Amino acid sequence: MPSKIKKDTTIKDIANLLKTTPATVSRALNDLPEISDQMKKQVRAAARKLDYEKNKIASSLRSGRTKTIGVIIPTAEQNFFGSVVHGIVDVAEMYGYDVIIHQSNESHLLEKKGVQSFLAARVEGILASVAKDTVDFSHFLQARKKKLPIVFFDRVMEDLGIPTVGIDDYGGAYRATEHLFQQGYRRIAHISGPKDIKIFRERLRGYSDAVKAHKKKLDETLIFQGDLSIESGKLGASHFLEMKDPPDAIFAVEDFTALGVIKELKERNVSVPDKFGVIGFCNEMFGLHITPTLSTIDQQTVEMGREAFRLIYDIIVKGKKYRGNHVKNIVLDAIPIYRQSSNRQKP
Amino acid sequence: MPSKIKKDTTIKDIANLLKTTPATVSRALNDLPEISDQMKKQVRAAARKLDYEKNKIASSLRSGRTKTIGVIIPTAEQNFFGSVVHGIVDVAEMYGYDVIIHQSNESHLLEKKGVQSFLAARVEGILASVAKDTVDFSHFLQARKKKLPIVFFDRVMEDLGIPTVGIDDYGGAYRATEHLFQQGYRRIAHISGPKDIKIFRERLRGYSDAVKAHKKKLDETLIFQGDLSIESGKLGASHFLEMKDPPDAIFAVEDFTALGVIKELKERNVSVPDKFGVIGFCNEMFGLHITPTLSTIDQQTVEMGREAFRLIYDIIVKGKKYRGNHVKNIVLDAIPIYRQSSNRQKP
DNA sequence: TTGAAAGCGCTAACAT
DNA sequence: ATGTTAGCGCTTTCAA
Repeated sequence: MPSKIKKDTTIKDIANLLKTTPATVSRALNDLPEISDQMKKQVRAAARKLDYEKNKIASSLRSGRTKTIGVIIPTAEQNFFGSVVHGIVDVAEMYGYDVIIHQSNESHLLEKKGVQSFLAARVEGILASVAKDTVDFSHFLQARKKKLPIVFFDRVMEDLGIPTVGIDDYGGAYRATEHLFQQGYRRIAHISGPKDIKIFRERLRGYSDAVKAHKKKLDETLIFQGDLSIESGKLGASHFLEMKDPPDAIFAVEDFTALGVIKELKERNVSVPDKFGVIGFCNEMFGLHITPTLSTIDQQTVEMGREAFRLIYDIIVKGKKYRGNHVKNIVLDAIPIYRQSSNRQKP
Repeated sequence: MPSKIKKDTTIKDIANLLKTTPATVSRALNDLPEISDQMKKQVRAAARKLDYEKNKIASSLRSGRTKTIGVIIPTAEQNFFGSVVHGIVDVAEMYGYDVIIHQSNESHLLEKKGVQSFLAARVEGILASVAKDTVDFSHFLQARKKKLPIVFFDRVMEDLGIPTVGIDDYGGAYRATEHLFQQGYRRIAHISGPKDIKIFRERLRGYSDAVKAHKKKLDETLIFQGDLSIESGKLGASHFLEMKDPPDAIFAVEDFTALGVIKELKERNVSVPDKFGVIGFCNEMFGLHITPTLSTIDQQTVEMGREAFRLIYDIIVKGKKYRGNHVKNIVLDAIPIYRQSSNRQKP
């Protein structure tokens, strides 16, 4: 025989126990100033005694505030996004916010569904890193139409008037290239990434400007179009080494590409960093464990998550409208990490 | 002058538009069989027209079902947990569940707070990987007292009567050790992990049994107590190499330890895998990119997440009570990945 | 097949 | 400082 279903304790139960009213109990539990300390103490004691747990659902429905945000990422399996989520959730917890996660798996449809769930759940804001080839942004625009704050991070779309948090790809690339010059390398090549994605164009631009600052002009033959893979690093390195006047260093758009470069150089017995310098971008963990260790540019992933939450919190709480001409775009420093693969200085 | 606040469309608005009642609209939107197809069509059209979005909060309050689960992990920054979360969220999405994430950052207090939030949010179940040194489980027991289903994954606590999802550490370790024997290594050592954590004891046990299956007895001097660090791998390797009768292979409890072993062997010019075999555990990504590539045991992280969700879903929906003597413990296979560091066979 | 009415548990406006 | 009352938007009896 099933036992009677034990229902959750409510503020009404507490009120009955104390011969007072639900309103007073609610105020006491929310620590409103108008309630006497004595009553608060009584209420809290009764709540503990009855094993009371606040019903956030009811509270949200009545107050119109959910203290919840939605986060949509391509996949938590990629370390980059895991780190960002770590930053977001950490700060959200401090502010008493719950975080609902959805993944797009790079699918436009799932991304749309995720935003839909957020609307239904009445989240107070959305943090999103859009799927690779999302070109239709109607789901985000629809959310914005409902006054739901949105912040993009990393995979940033401009021209939508939506605030963003990203890193200084241009500056990072500039400093990476500059660093190679300072280490005494003279002809510095670049293996680039997909041209249609902004962050890779920015890195190319940073490289180009750094080269121009040292040389009269940019040598276009020192730019190899890659696709972010290890393989494209190997291909690029091969290509460059077979030139009549080969470069003596490569700035790779991304760590995996840089890894390919190093692998290829090893196979050809070109010593790194003595004869050839290499630097990547991303600060993937493996860079610390390969031989030689890989110089790279850190993207401050955790901080990106923290900033993303802080920004949306700001928009939610202060009701600021970072739209139109007032859109706030946070740009985090790209931090150089110099390791063996580019360190030519003799002790 | 602030514009009138545009409130969300409700089923009442739809009902008014169609000259029907909220009840009918609700039934139509939820596709209940008693409503005529014609009415459903009308309602859906009106909903679209008015830009209606279901209010999950109100629905949850009334129905008592939230279609939400809570997940608590130490940190999303660690790739392992990111992968598990990926698996959880993916399946949850398929079932129409929202997932709230909290992190403990290995702090017992934050873990407790997380569970508290879950209770307030009235999640229908909790998936948890407990903080390293959580010994007080009262917060979980409290949740269970309220009939809230819980499933532990990876960091499994036994004797609490809570269902678990983990991998076969014993079997994985056994096969890793066995593999080294089959590759022709004769004296196989082990660098272990913290003894008070079950999964590491299980790996030690798997190693021990595999050795016993090949030798008359276990040589205790071939077991070195490590702490999961790269450094302990180096220390262990040094220790073993300086024995008068050194081993010719090491099964390391974890990939970072194995990495330390390989680093130390390189420094001492011991060739891997020719003179010395190494295998780790975890399938960390760097293992694929170091030289030599690292043999290891994969933990099926994504699948672990999927199974964890499926299990809790089962408990929620079917109201099964996997408690007391009926606790279900899912054990996933540990999958060997043989790479260069243990591959001695000549072509 | 649809309507009427009640109420989930809380908070907020208004009253005292 | 506390009580009264109403209602957030939905689902779910019960009735027709």
